[in-house]
Amino acid sequence: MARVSDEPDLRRRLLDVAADVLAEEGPSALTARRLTREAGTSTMAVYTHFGGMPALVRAIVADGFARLHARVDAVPVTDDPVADLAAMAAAYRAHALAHPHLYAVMFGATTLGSFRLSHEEQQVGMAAFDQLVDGVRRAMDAGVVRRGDPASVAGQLWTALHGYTMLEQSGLHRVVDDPETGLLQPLMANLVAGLLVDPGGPGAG
Amino acid sequence: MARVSDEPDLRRRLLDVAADVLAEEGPSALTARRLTREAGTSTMAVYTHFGGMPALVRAIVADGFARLHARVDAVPVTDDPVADLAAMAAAYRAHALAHPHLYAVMFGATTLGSFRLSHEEQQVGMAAFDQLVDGVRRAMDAGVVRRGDPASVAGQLWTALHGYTMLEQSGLHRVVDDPETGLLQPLMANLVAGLLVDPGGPGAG
DNA sequence: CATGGTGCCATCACGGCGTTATGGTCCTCT
DNA sequence: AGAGGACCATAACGCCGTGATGGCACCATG
Repeated sequence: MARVSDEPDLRRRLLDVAADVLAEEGPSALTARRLTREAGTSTMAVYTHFGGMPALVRAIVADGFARLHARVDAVPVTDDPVADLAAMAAAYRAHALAHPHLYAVMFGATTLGSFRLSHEEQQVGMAAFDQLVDGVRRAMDAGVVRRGDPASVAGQLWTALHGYTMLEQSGLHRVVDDPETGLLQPLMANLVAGLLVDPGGPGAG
Repeated sequence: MARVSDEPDLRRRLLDVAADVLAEEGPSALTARRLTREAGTSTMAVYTHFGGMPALVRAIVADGFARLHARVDAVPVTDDPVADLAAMAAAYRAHALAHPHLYAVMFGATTLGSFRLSHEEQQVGMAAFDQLVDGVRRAMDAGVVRRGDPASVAGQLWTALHGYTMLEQSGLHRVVDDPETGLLQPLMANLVAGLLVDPGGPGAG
């Protein structure tokens, strides 16, 4: 089969096709044969450009982290640190809801089964986390959150946020989530409230 | 090939083999050929007893929920409701750490990719959640947690616990978790603290 | 301009996967 | 004893990821 065009960046096109297929049909459709057929080439392109399917998926995950970072980074900084934290959490959740399969692969394929992110790729993922750390630091500087280790507090917030996101995508949150009041907002609010009281308490790190 | 024995309960043996293989080699080793070879039969046994691989995995997941329920149910009830909640959280996390692949399949395979639990199986999973609701109710009765909807509060606790468990198994918690102080204990403590203050506040449901 | 080398991809083959159709065996119930 | 059905072994189909092989286009070098 002749090439679809003289498009030079086949690697980029494969990643775009993979992102589309993942978003529309889920991880099970992420096969070398499917992607290369869609891109008008043969399976060998996966190996010349990535080295195999796991490496291609890893590239997809790295892209996902980069976009998540950009999404959270776009949240403006105001003079209300708590509102900023809430806005960052909302942006995070919105990204996960907009790309559910991608989020599942990002935090599911990372797990024991298939592969592990390289150190550099983990750094990219954690850049988004650093944004949250900065937000917590601003809240501490403003006295809205008890002073302590911002990384620990940010880790707690992220943990709760990630847990809610995972449950929401599993569909299990419907069992425990009150659709009237919601669960995420009280969860974050109570966590922030717990971070305020009892100065020198257990939580601020 | 002759049968390994006249063992009648081949279905049970397949489930046991599947649990072993899952625990030792992860979800990617959960193949019909592998399991039936290990059990000394042919792939047809999967179809006569389960109807297919997705149904077999579903049975594994249902078993996992039942065992998780039993594990949390074994936590004794004392006169310290907060300590009971902490003990339940510890038991939950211990189960997840003892069976990491199983936990991943329980909350990962449930997701968009492959299948969905039946309503009845969801009920089994949620029985463990009801235990947590009871624990929260006792804490409310004792005045240790501000009175409100126990299910909402239990949902918040479970969400945080699940988020920590997932991150711990992904290995990403190493990036944000302080090995000296830990992350889960302050997270739960701050959440409980936030549930105490500001009567009539946002969180108690 | 000729030539050699190199990067890239098409084709094909291999083993493994889930699933299905078919046929045989044994158990049970009448 | 005979009929019926549950159960499983075998073989096949179409997928999958991956590796070997070969051809093609391009480019630097003489």
